[in-house]
Amino acid sequence: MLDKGYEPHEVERKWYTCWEKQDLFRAKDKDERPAFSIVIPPPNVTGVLHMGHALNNTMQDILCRYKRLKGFNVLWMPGTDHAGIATQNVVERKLAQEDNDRHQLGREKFIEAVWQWRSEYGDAIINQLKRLGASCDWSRERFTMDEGLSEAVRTVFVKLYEKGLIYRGLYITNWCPRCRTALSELEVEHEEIDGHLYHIRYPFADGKGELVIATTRPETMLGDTAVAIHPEDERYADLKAQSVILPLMDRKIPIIKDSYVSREFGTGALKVTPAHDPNDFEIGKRHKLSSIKIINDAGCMTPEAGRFAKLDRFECREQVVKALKSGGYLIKVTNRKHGVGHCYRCKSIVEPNLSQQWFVKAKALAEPAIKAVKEGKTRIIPESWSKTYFDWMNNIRDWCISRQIWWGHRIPAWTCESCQELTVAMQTPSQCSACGHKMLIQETDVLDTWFSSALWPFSTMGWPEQTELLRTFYPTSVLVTGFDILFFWVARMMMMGIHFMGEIPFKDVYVHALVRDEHGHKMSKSKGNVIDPLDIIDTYGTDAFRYTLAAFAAQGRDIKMSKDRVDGYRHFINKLWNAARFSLMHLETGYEKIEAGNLSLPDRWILARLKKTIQKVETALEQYRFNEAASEAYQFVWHEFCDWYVEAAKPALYGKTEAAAANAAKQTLWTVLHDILIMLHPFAPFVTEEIWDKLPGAEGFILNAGFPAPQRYVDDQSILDNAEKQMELIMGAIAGIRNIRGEMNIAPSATLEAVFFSANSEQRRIASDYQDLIVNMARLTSLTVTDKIPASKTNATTIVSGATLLVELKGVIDFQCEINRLEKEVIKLTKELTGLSKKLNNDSFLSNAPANIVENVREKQNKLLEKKDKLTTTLERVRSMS
RNA sequence: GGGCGGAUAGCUCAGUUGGGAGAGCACCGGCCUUACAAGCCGGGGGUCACAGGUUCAAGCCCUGUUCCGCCUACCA
Repeated sequence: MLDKGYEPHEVERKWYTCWEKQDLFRAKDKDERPAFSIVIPPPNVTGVLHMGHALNNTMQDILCRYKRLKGFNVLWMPGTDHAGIATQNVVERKLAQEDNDRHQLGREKFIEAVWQWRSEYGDAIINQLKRLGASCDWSRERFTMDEGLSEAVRTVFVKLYEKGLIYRGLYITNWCPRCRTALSELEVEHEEIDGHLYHIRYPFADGKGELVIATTRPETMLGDTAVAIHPEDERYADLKAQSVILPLMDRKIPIIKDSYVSREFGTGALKVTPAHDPNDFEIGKRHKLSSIKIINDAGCMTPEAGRFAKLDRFECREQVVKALKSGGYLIKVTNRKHGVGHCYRCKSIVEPNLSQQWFVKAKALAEPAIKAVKEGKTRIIPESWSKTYFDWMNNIRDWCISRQIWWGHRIPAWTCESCQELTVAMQTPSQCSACGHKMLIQETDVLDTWFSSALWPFSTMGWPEQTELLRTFYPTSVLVTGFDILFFWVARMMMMGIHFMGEIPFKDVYVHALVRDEHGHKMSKSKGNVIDPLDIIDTYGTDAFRYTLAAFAAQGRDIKMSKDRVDGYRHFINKLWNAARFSLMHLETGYEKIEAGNLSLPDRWILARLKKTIQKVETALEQYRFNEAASEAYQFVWHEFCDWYVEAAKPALYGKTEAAAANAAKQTLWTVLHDILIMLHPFAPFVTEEIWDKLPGAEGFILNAGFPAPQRYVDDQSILDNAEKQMELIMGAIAGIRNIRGEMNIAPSATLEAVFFSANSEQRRIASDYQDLIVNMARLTSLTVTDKIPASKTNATTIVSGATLLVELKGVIDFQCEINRLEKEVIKLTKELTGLSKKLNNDSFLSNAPANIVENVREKQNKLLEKKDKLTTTLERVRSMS
């Protein structure tokens, strides 16, 4: 017998170990079964499992387990990415604790230290995914720095370079002074900050008058090489002066005219700092201005900043403002909100910085990627995200791929010391391709981590080799991901996949929402509102957690997570456990065969409901409607199977009926439980495997059990046809009696007699066939079925499907209470009826609405009228007696 | 500035060809009924944000408004 309550921890450990040992997650390189594949969004190797991972991977696991049950050859490709900046930061912090740093160590030793770190801590997140139940094919786990994937990276780089799609150049990029590297525009998080707008006087060089400029970053003025005004600005039409004197630096700089300048902003005069602002850089190029770099890579002022040299950039701002003030140059300071970029890794304020970087020309690659989605070769789900995808792709900018760090794929480019020629090659070249000189220096930069992640769907499958795996599983079936990396990753995989494989990387992209805290705020360490998924798993069990995630994962809406919510689904898992516990007490063997002739109404009913539920769950999962699948299953298991079927089957199971009926009940119970377990397995893998293990006649692992086919229960499906309608009558009768009990405050222990009165012989037949069922479930002493209205006056009445149920309340009836109860019901009916007759009295409704709708309304009206009629009569009778 | 999403029961949310307003939790009342008190039975509760429009019919379609999120953008 099962324990009284479900205890997840030991069960989870046991089964995961077992699944892995039995190698059940392994995909076949080639197989007759249809292929289904997902590549995992590789978590950072430094990562720890957070709610986003938990949701993302739960969904993937649900799909993978479901597809395995459906008979697919499933590949869920796992792995991690090397997270260049993040990992380097982590290892550098560790070194700092040892009073060391990477420069002391040197590049080679540092890389060794990172690998060392990876071998010690790098599989933390993988182990956490296993606790979540993830059924990845771990035998194929990949890492973006693996030799194979590194070769893919080099191949892609060289090919793109040869095609002219990668170039190197001196540009303004986003620079993180803390990480000391360039970032792509995506790696910059913009945040509105309360800043100031400084209005500064720039005197004309000839001493007569001045221009006033406004800036939020006064320290950059030290690098100004011009002041710009709009060519058609009338205020400056008569301007004679050619140049101004840059305050504090006493440098003469020209006044130039450029239509970029907005006439509406401030005085219409713009200071130009080509080395520290992307727009100014463009202006500088147009006007051939010189660039003066006044902030270095560490965020400190260079010697070009004169007396401000060596100051930190923030300190410098204060000093510059002070100096401007005392020099009489500062006119005013106003408050101003403005967007400031922060490094997405370390949150430092980024500095636009002039430097030599490598770029991917994105436009050409983006075009086919746009087309693929437009033509529906790749579907983005929910569809609304495709707009975001198109917007970004259509306005795509070149992608800065070089990073000035050490941990990552080193750019395979060499510069000749003699002729400066650049050689890009797969292997270290022995000599310069131009002059043959042997002194070549390799580029020190590494590639953006996303560059290697962009190849993930094919590099993990062995590309550039043409492997069997690629033939079987590329394009992958679906990519499951959060919208936060739609640009970073999805878009780039699309570009790279199409370019190098000649085919889209995935047929579907399912974009899911974010997990937030219970108040709808983004979880973050600084807010202290982070809920650790492993905490939840420890407290409530993995299955409860997964079910919660699935149940709340409605498309397009963020999930608010709290422990209380998981608790609700823990109850559900426990309910399932106890339903199984009960069932197993009565099942001695497997019951593959159902003898249809012996099935009772509840048997037939639950089988009909099971069939429908399984179909609904299937349909929902095929459409990525996880919440719908989860709640359909939940509703069925708890409120149909447990609440009704199990209760209804008890007399048979306890041997109070003839053997044939008892056996039919057991066959049904076994079948329904069997299929429930399979149906729930994708959502709750552990508890279902555990119960499966204990279920007589259940073979092997549930993981491979095969999804129930809709036709499997009975040969003659028509046996199930009327079951639902007939059962409604029985359930309605029971509910009606229970309602009388509840409403009239009759103790559950009080014994009651009831009469089922109907003019319809079919109804009387069903009622008398299942008399015992009604007696049992409504806790009656007896039920009389009759076609004559009984004479007793001391009863409470309810109407169900046109039949009248009278509950004998001799001595206990409270007439006023019964009047209230009936009145309430009549009022409700009257309300509904006015709505209906309004429709039916409307000629345009009758002539315009489809016939079946009109018929439905009419039918309903008749039913309600009849019911109201009967209740009114009853009400009058009770009134006359009180 | 541009774009997207949201507003439905006290709370969190479902509601896909426009025709029945629903679930879970919370709440109220009653139950240790031999699978489950992590449970069972019964009950109350909604002008579907606001204003118009289309339609025989609108939570759902259209227009506008308000409030709240998020993404995106080089006006210093």
